[in-house]
Amino acid sequence: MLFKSIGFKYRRRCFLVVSPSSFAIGTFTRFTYSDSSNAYLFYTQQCQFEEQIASLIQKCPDMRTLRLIHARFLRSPFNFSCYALSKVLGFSALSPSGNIDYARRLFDQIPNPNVFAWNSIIRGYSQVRDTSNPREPISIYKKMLRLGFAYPNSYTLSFALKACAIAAALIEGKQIHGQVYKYGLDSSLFVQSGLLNFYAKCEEIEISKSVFDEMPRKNHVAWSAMITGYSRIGMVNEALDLFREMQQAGIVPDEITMVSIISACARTGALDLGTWLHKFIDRNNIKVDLKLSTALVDMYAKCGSINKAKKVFDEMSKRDTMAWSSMIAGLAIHGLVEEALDLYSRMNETNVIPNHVTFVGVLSACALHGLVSEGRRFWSSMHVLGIVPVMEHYGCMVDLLCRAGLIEEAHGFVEAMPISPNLVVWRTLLVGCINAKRFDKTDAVAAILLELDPVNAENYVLLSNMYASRCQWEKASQIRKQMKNYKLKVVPGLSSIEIDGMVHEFSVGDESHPEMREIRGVLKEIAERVRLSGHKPMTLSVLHDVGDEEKEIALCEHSERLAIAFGLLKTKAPVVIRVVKNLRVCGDCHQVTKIISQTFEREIVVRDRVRFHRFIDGSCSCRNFW
DNA sequence: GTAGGGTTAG
Repeated sequence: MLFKSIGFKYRRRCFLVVSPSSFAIGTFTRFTYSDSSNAYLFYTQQCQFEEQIASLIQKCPDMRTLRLIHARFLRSPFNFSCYALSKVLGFSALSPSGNIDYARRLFDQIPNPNVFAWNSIIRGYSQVRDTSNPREPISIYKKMLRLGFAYPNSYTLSFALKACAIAAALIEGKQIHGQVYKYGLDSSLFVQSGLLNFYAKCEEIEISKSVFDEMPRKNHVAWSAMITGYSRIGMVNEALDLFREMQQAGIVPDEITMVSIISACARTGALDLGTWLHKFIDRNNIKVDLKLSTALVDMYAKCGSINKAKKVFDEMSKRDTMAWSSMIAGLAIHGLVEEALDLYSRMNETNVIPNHVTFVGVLSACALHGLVSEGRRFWSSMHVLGIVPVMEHYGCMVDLLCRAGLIEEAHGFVEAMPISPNLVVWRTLLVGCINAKRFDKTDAVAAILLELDPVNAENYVLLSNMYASRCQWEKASQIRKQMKNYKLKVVPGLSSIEIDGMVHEFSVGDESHPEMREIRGVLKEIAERVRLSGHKPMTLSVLHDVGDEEKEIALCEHSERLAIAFGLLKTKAPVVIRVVKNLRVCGDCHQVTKIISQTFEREIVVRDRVRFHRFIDGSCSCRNFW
């Protein structure tokens, strides 16, 4: 047979050789892939032709080749077929080298998409992470139901639930929960775990747990999803209990379960448990993949053991963007900003492309250490790299400018944002104004905060504290009254400490701890030693309209002091006392902890909401900048 | 012919 090469060469990957009578039955097209292997497309009968299309797509390396295959297919003499087309659609919607827009155009041309096509496009849109519209897959699912040509199956519902989980679309997800019964798919393990994951992501943890409890068979996916659900909202002891229960139930955890539980340790600062889990991984030969190593780096860094984090990182044979990003962020919260920025340069040298998460780490490193010009430099290099800033980046920049006292610029920056600033950004600006004593701006920003969310407890606490710190007691109490009217609950300051694998949590005025009497004894001892050191309590940190003496008592019972006292009670030097707090450390507690580290000769590490404070012999690693 | 669970500003 004579062939005429049309000399087509697609980026050295794919030659296309077409015979002169290419569309007649019995002729063929040859594809040569990048590994020099050949594939042939024979024009025989439609069903065989479709099979061939399917196997070609299985090997397809990129969109360019896919377009080529698609073009061949369209120009073939065969009928329009949903099967082959949904293969093409599947690749462009789902493959890492696919293209969701191409998939969408293709999908829109299918007159009667079958359930596979619907599933591909729904799942494809859920995989697109940086989309401007996370609800797109949900609307496609709704359209599928509306048109009624294809019925959803268990795959459809799993994918739709995943989309609802990503978009935190509670109402739509609940509707799908109803449809699960309507279509008789409630016995599918995939649908069940999809539901449980969806409720967990929407922070409806109780519903999530009831779905979990009702599952007749629970596999390791269900356990992991439930553990992650608890961990994400800070119910870490529940997450840890579940991990123990899982083992009792004889379910073998895999690397994903380990990521879930280790990230729970990272959140709560449970170093001992995290270390134990690391050994557990080795003992049970659990595969340590890139993500698990990254979770370990993150855990060691967030639990205060930066050297172990470095060790895990150094021993990694392969590092992706997230691994580098975690290490950079870890160094930054430990005050090792030079090392963090050096590591960023090293990352660039190794040709790993930084992403938006990397820049969250780098920018927050600059903000935490007051490096304004470096921060600005990273901000512009981010744009050069084509990374579109998201809310977190704006948050970092506002924080950076505010900490440097550049309030005007920070304010201008917020007002010029192309996306509308969220509560966190406005609160960062407000805190910046308060710290810089720019009270001319605070009222306007406060008004915006209240307008944006009139029922947000955190806003009210911030405002009430702001007025109290300026001794504007009337305004402060007005805010408190408003809070009561709305029945808003204050987020209490919580500090936790891990002793013998148990996480103990303390809050102001909480008497429920069984060893409270002994803790009081230690607190008394602390107060005495602090008094002898000549420290004057900074009563401004207690912002209630009460007498100084009461303020002093309230200060002594800040949650971190209770946790530190408990640590002194239960451990002996040289064990480091490690405390994790959900809010920022107040000025007085910071000073007092320094004194404790000196007079009790103990190293104390406090992780607050944003960074670590390592207190040794009367001084702190943050150099009083926080 | 297709699945489900894994980190990120204040």
